[in-house]
Amino acid sequence: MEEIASNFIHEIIDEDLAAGVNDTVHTRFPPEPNGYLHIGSAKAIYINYSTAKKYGGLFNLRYDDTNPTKEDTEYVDSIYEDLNWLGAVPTGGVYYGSDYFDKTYELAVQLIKDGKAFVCDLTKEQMTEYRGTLTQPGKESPWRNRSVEENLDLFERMKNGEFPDGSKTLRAKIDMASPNINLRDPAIYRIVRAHHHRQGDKWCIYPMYDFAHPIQDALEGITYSLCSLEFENHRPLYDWVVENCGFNPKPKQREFARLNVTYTVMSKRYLRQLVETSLVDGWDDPRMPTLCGLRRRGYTPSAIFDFIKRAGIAKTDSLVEIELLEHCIREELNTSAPRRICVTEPVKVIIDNYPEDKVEYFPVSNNPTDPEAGTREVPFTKELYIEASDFAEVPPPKFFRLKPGGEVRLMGAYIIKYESVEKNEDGSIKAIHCTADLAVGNGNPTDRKIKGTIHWVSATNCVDLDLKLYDKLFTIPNLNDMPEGATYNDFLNPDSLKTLTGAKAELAVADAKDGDKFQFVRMGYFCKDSKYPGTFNRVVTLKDSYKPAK
RNA sequence: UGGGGAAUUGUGUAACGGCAGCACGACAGACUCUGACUCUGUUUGUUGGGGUUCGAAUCCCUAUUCCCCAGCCA
Repeated sequence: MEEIASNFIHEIIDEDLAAGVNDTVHTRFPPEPNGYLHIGSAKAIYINYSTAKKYGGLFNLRYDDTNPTKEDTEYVDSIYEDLNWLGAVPTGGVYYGSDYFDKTYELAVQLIKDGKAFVCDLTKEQMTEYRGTLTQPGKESPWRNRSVEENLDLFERMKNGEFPDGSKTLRAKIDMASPNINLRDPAIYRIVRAHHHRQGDKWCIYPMYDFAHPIQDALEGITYSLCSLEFENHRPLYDWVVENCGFNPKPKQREFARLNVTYTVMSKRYLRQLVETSLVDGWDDPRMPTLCGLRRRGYTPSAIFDFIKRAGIAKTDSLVEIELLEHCIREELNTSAPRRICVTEPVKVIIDNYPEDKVEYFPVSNNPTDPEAGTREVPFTKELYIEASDFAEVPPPKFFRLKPGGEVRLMGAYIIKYESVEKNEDGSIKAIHCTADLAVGNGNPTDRKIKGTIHWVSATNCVDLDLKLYDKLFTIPNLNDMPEGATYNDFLNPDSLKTLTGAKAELAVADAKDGDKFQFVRMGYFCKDSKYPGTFNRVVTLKDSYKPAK
C-alpha cells in the first residue's frame, strides 16, 4: 500500500484543507461484526486506511455493534485477524460502538430536552403507514407532541425495561414531509431484549445506525467518514445528528461506489447463506471472496490492495472483472514465489538408453525472473512422468512438444527423442519410449535448435499429490442479475471444486511448510488439503496459453 | 411516480474548455530451457438530440438509461 493513488475523495479533502475546513484527516473502518470480511471490505479498508496515511492522520477500527441480534464474537475475532493480515494497522485505536452506549443515551436525553426527539407508541405497521411513500409525504405521529417531561419519563422507562420489545421507539423530530424518507422522523432507539456480545444484558434499548454512527465518529474525532454510496441518502440525517448533538468539529461523511466483481457474491447475507447451507466448506473456503478464503487460495495483501487500486475509486456503479484480480496475484507471485515442478496429469516416459538404477541431479532455477533465487538439484532417472498434454500422437500444427519423430527439452535436463509408444489393452498410453541425447546433456546442441521444453518429474523420486482445484463458484458474471426466486443451485459451477488425484511433484516440495509460496511451473494449481503433509496455499494458477491452431 | 446519485472502448479508470490516455482482457508478432513471463503492435469509446465556443467528454438545455431510499438492519 506504499504509493497511494489520488482519487476524488482526496480532491475533496485537498479543498477542505486549503479552505481551512479541516487541519487533520482521521478516518475509520466500521464493520458490523455480523460476518467475515471480504474483498469488498478490503476496498473500504483501503480507502479509509490509505487516506489517513496519505495525509499523515490516524485510522481507527471500530466495531459497529449496535444490533445485538446479528452480531457475534466469532466475527469480532475474524475481523481483527483479517485486518491484521492485511496490514491495515488501526493507528488511531480499536473501538466498539457499543462502548459509547452511555454517551449515546445521554445525547438522546438531551435531544428530548431540546424538544427534538419523542417517544412514539406506533406499531411497526403503523409507522410504515405513517411514513408515507416515495411520492406521498408522511403524516405526523399522534405521539409527536408529548411533553418533554413525558418523553423523558417514557424514555427512561424504556431503558429500565418497563415496556415490551417493539412497543415503543424514540424518534427524531425532523420532517414528515421531507422528500428524503430518512428524514421523516426516523427511529433512533428501539427496544430489543437480546444478549449483546460485549455489553451482555445491560441494555434493552439500542440506538439505530443513523443515530449511533455520527455520534461514534464525532466522539472519536473522525474528520472523514468514508462509506459506500447507499449511505448518500443518509447524509442529511448524519449531519442533522452531528449538528443537533452539538458536535464541533463536525465529522464529514463522503461516499464512494462499493466493489462488485464478476462471478462473485459480495453481500454478507448471501455469503452467510452459502456457509449455512454447506454449499461451501466455511467462510474460508477458497472459492469464497472472503479475505480468509482468498488467503487460503494464495492471495497476498499486496495483491489484493493492488487490485483495489487498479479497480479505482469512483462514484460509478461498476462490475470489475475477476481477471484483474487474478492478474494481480499472478504478477506478484511470478517474481516472488519459488517454482516447483508438479505434473498434474502424469504419463510415463521411459528413457531407453539410460541406465536402470542411475540417479543424476540437474540444477533447476528456483525462479527464472530472479537469479538470486538460485537453483535446486532435481533428480533424473530412467523413468519419468510428463504432462499428458505435453505429448500428442497426432499433433496439431505448430505443436512444439513431444510428438512422434520429434525432440523436446526436458526442462533443465536432457533433450529426448521419441522412439515409440506402449499401449494398454484399452488403448491408453502405458509409456512413451524415448532416448536421451546423453552427449549434449543439459547443454545446447550446436547442430540443431530445440523448440519445445516441457516439465517432468522422476517417477522413482517424486511425491504423490491430490490436487484440489478451485474455480469460480458461479456461472453467471453478475449475481445481482439472479432472477427472483432463483437459487444458487441454478447457477452453481459444477467445476468449482475438482480433485485431481495422482499428480506427481518433485521431491523439493517435501520441504514445504504451511505458508510457503510456490508457483508450479506450468499449470500452477494450488492445493490445501493434499494428502501430502504441507500446505500449498501460495500457488497461483498460470494460464496454459497453448491453443491448437484453428 | 418524489428525492438522491451516476453515465468515457469488452471491463475498469483518467483527462476539470485545448492531441481522448492508462490498466486488464482480446487479437497479431518477437523472444524464451515451457507456448508462462517479458517485449512490440492492433482493433473498438465520450448515452442520444440540440446549443454556447476558434475549440466541448468537460459549460448550457433537453431526452434516455442505470443505481440507491418507503427496516424498530447496517
